[in-house]
Amino acid sequence: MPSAVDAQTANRILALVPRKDRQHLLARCDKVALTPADELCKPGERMGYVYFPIDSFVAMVAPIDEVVMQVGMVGREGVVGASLMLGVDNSSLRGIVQGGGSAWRISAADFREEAERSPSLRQKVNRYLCVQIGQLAQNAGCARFHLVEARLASWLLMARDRAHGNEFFITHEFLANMLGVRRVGVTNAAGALQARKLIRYSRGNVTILNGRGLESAACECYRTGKEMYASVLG
Amino acid sequence: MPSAVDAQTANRILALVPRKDRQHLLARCDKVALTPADELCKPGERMGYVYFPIDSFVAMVAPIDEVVMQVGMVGREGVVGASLMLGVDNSSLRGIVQGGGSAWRISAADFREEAERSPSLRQKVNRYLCVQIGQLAQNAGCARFHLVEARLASWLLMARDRAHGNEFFITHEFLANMLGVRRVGVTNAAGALQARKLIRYSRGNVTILNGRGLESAACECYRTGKEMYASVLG
DNA sequence: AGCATCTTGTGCGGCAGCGCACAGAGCGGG
DNA sequence: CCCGCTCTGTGCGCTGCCGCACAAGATGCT
Repeated sequence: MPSAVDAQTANRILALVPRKDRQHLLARCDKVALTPADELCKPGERMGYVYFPIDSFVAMVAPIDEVVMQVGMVGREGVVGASLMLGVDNSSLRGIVQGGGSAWRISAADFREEAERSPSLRQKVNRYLCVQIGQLAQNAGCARFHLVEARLASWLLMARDRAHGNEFFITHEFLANMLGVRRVGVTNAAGALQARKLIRYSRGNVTILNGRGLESAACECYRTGKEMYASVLG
Repeated sequence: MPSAVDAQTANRILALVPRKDRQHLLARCDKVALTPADELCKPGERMGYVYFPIDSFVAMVAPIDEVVMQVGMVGREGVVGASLMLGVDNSSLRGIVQGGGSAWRISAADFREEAERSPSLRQKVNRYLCVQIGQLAQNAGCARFHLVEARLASWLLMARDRAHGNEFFITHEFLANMLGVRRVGVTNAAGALQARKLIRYSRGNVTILNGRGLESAACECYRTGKEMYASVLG
């Protein structure tokens, strides 16, 4: 159980702004519980809130041909709704909670005011936006070129980094949607990873058994993404 | 031959900022000629300049597995180097000139100052950034799901919108790199479009014969992208 | 215990695109 | 005019994934 101080710094963006600014911001935040499948924002619709995940994580998905595909993932290293900083109220992506947990929530209007008064907050959120742009581009290539098994490994590692630990819940079906492949494709890829003792996967319960091994099974995108984040917000 | 006034407003971002701010900015700009294959920015390297294309256009590409893939296209409707606005000096994408022509160029430092003093400029560039984010996401799905022929049609239409007219120069080989497919894939797709009298394509010289027809051959991404732009910057 | 439901595993034909290789076609320079 | 270069067209076997369909295991509710 994290203490109150931990909770304040658990979100890495918030942790990077000076304590004074952070406390001013947090005073206007609610701590909310996010449960899987909650929809935080919708393409074309006004964003009412900005979210700073604490121990939850959110899939950013784009609609494409009547279905959706994941194009980004936001956990405690980021923020959902950063584009409000760009003066655009409408989201262009859909944000769906994937890993349940808590997050700081602030209304769009309050967030704007806080951003106005804290250059540091502005800077950090802007930088995060920049990272997201890079990751969107990376992801496009990943989805185009990389094999399902490698993409699955990447996804699991990214989820691990954002979730509480080495275990989380996600069905093949749902993962297939995120990766933009058939459910059977995930079943096979997961089977292969399991045969290599890298993960255990049973009825939605994933456990990462060998993180290192999984990293070498993953495509470069996992490492690249981490490095990009570190170089901009490290 | 466009007049001086036309040239000032030929870039749509600039056209959207008040005349006074625009002239202040243009006073610090150089009008430069961009020729195909010029590299305006490079991943990981400092961006020295910001470019406002007038009648040139630029491919934004991401490195992936030792090759590159196009993830965006910037012409007179946009600006290259917008991420400077986010306080990040390093580009995450590579910008390669595809359609020769001219552009307004301003140094990064000057651009920052101008952005500082013109809220309108800030707003427009920020909004454009938001559009780019949406298009990056769209593009990821496009590259993953859509057939080469439809993607080729989309690409040609986007190039037409950004270029001088219905004709431009681009070899199959180069296009294949942009789309992330084999050269032969482009050859076949182009052959199919040509057989349907939608384009003429000979040794790099493309002519769009039937724009409407080409639009119906293209994937939705073309229309979606235009609509997104219009809804944010219209 | 029994049943419905959700999740996972397997099999099969088909297809778009890949890698490779080579042949022709247009174009410019010596 | 011929040579070399760039660009385009064609053929062939392969593969990763798709769509579809069905079986089997796990879980929870009555």
